[in-house]
Amino acid sequence: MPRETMAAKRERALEVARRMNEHYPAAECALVYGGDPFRLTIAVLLSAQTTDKGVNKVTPRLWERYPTPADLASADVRDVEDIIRTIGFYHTKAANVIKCAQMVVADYGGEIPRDIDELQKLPGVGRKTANVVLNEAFGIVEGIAVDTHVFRIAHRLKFAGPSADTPAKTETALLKLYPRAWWGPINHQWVLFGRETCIARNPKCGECFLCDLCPSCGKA
DNA sequence: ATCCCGAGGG
DNA sequence: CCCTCTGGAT
Repeated sequence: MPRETMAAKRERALEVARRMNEHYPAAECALVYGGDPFRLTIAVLLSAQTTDKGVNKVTPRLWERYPTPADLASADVRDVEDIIRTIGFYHTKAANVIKCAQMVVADYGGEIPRDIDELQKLPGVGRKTANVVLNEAFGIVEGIAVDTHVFRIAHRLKFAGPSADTPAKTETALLKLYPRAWWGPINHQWVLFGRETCIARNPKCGECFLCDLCPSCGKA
């Protein structure tokens, strides 16, 4: 196979993006947070390593029992643990959720900061979670949140080469490949795609809508 | 039974 | 780089 030119790669990348749009039209956040940035932050934090479904099962009771950041800031850890017990990492997350509420109240006047560095000062909020919150709650697109889904997909599509062996290098490759207008949709859609089709092991190439565009397609 | 794979800490 | 925290998916 001849080496793909940059122009050809860019065209392939844009076709990938178009098909993602068709497949995940106007992707809305699956988490239940009532449009409240604080609740969104907590919900995204809780959703790490678990399903949105599992998170949506516990957050309504959390909002009911602790309606405001101030309420959550003074919560008993054991009460919060009881509420979120059915999701992964609940012990760590219960402590983080309360600390987040305390910091939001004490340092940010009860409002989630609209700044990626400030967001990442909240316990349990890393770069990925911060990007999701900025994008979802405020429509701010700082970059592309490279979690393991995006990392895996970028490498399978050969949009990131073997030397792009870190999330940061992979993000750089994607930012160069895609115009800024696509960054937000990528943040949204690739995670869905990575969860249901381009899964880590035994990817479902047989039912994949990108197979003809993918150098790694197994056509299984 | 093993892998998943975000954040934080060593 | 290494490891831990957990329920869920496979």
